[in-house]
Amino acid sequence: MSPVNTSPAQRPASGCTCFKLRSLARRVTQLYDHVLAPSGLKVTQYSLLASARRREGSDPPTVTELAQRLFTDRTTLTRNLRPLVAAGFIRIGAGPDERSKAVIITPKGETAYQAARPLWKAAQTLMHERAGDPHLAALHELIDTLLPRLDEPGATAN
Amino acid sequence: MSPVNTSPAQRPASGCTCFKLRSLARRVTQLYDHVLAPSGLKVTQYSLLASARRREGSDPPTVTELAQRLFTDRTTLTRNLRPLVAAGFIRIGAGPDERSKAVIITPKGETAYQAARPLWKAAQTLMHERAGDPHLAALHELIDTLLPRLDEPGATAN
DNA sequence: ATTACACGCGTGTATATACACGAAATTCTG
DNA sequence: CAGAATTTCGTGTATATACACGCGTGTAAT
Repeated sequence: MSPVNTSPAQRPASGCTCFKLRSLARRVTQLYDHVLAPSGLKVTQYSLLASARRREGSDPPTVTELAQRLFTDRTTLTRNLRPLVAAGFIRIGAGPDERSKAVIITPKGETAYQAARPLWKAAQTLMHERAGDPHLAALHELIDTLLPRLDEPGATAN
Repeated sequence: MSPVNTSPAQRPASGCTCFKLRSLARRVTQLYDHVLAPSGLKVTQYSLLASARRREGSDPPTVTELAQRLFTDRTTLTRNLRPLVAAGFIRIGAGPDERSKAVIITPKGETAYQAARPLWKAAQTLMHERAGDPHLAALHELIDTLLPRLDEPGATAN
């Protein structure tokens, strides 16, 4: 029947890493989005709010800064900001520069964030239950280790 | 040596699991897409072709079957098929039913797949180099373990 | 047979994602 | 200081993703 080898880790890792990772990310995203649904926020939007909220110094982050924090393309952030700006949760203000723009969370946005926070925690808890403590911890460790290693675009091999 | 585990797993896993997972998935997707670029295929499309190619029995998969294999929403698959059908890589044929539809890879699609395959392998290798063998193996194991556990939609807790 | 339910599929709508490109501002150089 | 290079940003374009909804087909119940 299924040769589901229960051994720890020796096979040369079967299948496409990217495909598997994307599959998992989709499922997990669904889980979070479902739990967050009552708040009207998607997990992406919640993360964006949470990240914009947190100011490093005294100034709100610029678009590029925030994009780096979120590990996304700058232009992706620009689009992702749209629904939040439309909802009045985010305001685009003047940056330290004439070319830079500041991403500012509004009081309304802060309220929405606070309202969504318990739901996010519930999602985290559910994820925790589903995955189990050791696996979840291992996943976090792994991500923290791997993300920095993929920084360089790494084009046509070396 | 590899400081693989400065400590196995004790911190309560800081940060949003979903956010981190999505971040990693984005980076890895970029890596694969860059390497696959000369083939004109994105990793998503490559995976779709690869999955459509592989027939379980003697018949090509239906839309729903293929969607399940790919862990995606059925309607997502419908959209994802579009560029491939437009490119002549995939053909939508009659299914076993009047309502079902078969997803069939064309000779042209098979050629494109074969051409892209070495690039995909190069991406896998690059990923392997970047991640390191043990981490990559651990990642695969983890995904294989976690994906089935998230099957149930898992709405508002339990 | 007729009605009711279940199944398979696509579309409308909305968001997420990134690359190529170009505009505007700032800084660097000669 | 004038021109070049750099920085910061948005748009055009294309794909990926999923939920709500509706249409047509198959199947079960009366």
